[in-house]
Amino acid sequence: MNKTYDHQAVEAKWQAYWETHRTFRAVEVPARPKFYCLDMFPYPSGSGLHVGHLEGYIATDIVSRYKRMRGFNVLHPMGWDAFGLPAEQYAVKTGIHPATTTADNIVTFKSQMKRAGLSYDWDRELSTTDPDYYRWTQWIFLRLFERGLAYVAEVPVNWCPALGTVLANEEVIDGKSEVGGFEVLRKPMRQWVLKITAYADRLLDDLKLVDWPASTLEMQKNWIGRSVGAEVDFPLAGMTGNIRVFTTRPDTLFGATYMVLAPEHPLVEAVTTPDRCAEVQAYREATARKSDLQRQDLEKEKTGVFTGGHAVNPVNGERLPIWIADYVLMSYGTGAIMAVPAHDERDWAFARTYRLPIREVIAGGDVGQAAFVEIDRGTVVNSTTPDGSFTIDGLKPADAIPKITAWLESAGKGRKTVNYKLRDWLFARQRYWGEPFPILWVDGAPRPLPEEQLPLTLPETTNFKPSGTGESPLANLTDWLATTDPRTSRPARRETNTMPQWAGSCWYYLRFLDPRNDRQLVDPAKERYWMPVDLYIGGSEHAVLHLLYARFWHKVLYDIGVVSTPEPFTKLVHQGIVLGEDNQKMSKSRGNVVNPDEMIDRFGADAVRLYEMFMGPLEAMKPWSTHGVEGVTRFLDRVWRLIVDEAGGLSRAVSAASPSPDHLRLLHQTIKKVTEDLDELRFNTAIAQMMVFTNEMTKLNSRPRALLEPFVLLLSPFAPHLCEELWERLGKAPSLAYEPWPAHDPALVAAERLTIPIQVNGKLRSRIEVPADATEQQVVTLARQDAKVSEWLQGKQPRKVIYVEKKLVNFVV
RNA sequence: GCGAGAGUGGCGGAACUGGCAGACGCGCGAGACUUAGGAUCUCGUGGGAAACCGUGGGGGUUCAAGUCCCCCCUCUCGCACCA
Repeated sequence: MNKTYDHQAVEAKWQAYWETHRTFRAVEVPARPKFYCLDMFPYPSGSGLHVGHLEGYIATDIVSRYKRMRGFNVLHPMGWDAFGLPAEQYAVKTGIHPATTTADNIVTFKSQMKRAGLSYDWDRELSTTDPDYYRWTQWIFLRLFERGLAYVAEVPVNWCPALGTVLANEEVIDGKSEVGGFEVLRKPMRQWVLKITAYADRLLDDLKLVDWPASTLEMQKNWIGRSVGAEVDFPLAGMTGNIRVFTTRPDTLFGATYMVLAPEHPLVEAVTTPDRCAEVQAYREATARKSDLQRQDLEKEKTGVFTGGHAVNPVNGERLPIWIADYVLMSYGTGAIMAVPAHDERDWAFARTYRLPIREVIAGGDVGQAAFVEIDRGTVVNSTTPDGSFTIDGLKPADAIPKITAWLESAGKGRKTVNYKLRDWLFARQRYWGEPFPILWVDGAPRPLPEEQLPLTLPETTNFKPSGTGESPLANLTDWLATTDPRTSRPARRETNTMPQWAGSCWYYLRFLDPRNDRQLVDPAKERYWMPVDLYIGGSEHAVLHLLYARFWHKVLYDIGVVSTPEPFTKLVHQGIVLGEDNQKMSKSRGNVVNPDEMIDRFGADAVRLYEMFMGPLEAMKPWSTHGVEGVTRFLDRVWRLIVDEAGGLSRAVSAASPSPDHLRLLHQTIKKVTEDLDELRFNTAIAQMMVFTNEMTKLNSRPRALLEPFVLLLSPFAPHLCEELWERLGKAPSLAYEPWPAHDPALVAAERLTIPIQVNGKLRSRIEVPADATEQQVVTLARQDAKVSEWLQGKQPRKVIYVEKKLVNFVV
């Protein structure tokens, strides 16, 4: 390695410079255009930062540095999503307070980030575990509570005896806990739940307002799962009452041949006849014992039992047998369906198994072979009421749906309904290391804590073990637990649940705008200046939950006037996963984990930054290659030697001479390419262009400053330490962080001579050089005169000549 | 199964609205300078002896297809009985 460039010394020097000069501090300047560039803040784990985290952080850092040079007032903050289970589990094992573990981990993370040269405004650093921060998390919760968006419910939850806590659905994978892989059981428990479903339509509609990856938009849409259909009431036969079903296919109502209730449906007992009772009871018990995983196993045969009861089809008066089956879920729609086996795959499979009738009401398929489910094809048949007063026969299913829905509504038999897959958000954890709820229980009812009493801080303790009853460790702290209601002075018990980790990450991007404000969550003027986030980069694992929850809170804050934009994150990008050198997912067990500290020690932060961006497109999954880091290290060394000689002084090749037109053109092409690529986050191709430029400069004995100086600026967002050093050695005042970004001159980008490929019958046969302003006729004439071309033409007159301006000539013979 | 995205040299990857496929880097080969080279520099590097052939496979449109259309295969991600 070249001895003259000492990355250790240079990087330490400039990191110290930036720190003492607070180079990257952001201050509101109303007249200046702003750019809010945000990373998804990390959970500070014990294992430190890995190269995958860094990829996203480097990308936002390059953009931030670039935007500063483009004259934007850039806000680029970092903080810590520091509540969470790992620190608590560690505390249970060791007795070390989670706050201690967290503080230690934050020190590690922060020093790693500084070593990578990330240009954060550390004055705005925050942690979700800081009472001055979670005071406002609690404040937001009180607003949710006031508006009826936070309520208490007995919910069957995922109780994990081994962890002594309840897990959210997203923390349970294949029936085991995500952390630790322990068994998870269903158990009803009193829970706080947030009414995110009240915002389902807005969360769906406002996806139109954001510039996000198509896959993420798609996932959010699917997660919300809006589906428009109809609720229809089927009167019970021989008793009073209805079975209400939800269907998206009311056009197939005449094809219903049986009904199915979810096994947990409250009407099951009422409709079951005495002779079927034993069998029904057995099936219900078997279902209850099944895990969700077993119930969702699609491969298995559908099962169910007949209840003996019947319902009446409201459109034709037919008696339909009522079954129970676990393919109908209590948690969706009404927990009951009308089964139309001819036009629904699940009903078709079930009807086959139990030999139930299959009646075609949409002609166009062969319902003996498979369910015919299309709505754009086919014709409705056999769908006229017995008295002939209403029919949808002859219509396309898509046209029949609104017609029959309107008719049901007018006849009082049903109504148009919208259903969502989205469930309300289970917002309580039985843990210590989370935000306490600002809630008191007085006479069995929840009361909000007065705002002046915020923050309600976590009580100190040394015992982090779960209470064992399902309540959090807070339930053991009786001194803290028992209090009095400040309004009525009656005895009160504090809420023992804490908030889930998502809570703090739902609004942290707002606190960065005004992190030390002790009167407000955020100053409205600051909020209006900085919001929305212009670029948000983070992993696609947060494509649904974090981003949906944050959008939900943001909309609530919008409704109460705390924020001024309907959506928080304008543009979102997910960095791809960095695989190990063996093309496998990095994991300790495979031994292919790349340690960023080690890489920075060996090659320097600039080389690691540049390599991570050079690997390939930001969003793509791609393997690490240490050889690749060596390659970019060579590039940086070459850049260094353009300007610095072997002895460490300014190279004598650096000159005040005017650049040649060719070199000036290359510079302007490079400015154009790097600028455009940065605007589109195409870092890899920007770096390639700078390599081309450097390779040309290396060849020169005299290297004009007019070429080198703009180039150092172009490279500086990628390799800031090296470029700051070179900038200083070129005799410029530090720092270059706010130097104006070079602009390209379009007149200088264009070449005065062009190489035009000449094809004969579409195959490349020759190339000719022409002046850039040559006319079509001149080019074609020159092409025809070319020796190789005339050989291929053999004097024949081309049947056709294709000329593409400045691009190519093709002779068709 | 459904939805989304992707298949280009030995490898990572370039290629704007159809217009020179393989930029740039790795690796590999040759040479130079060197006591030495895992340093540096220069040159070469898709396949084939060649005509030619080459962007997952097969058709098609076009003067011209990695790019557009149809069919198929493979991989990645997400959802998974949502009525």
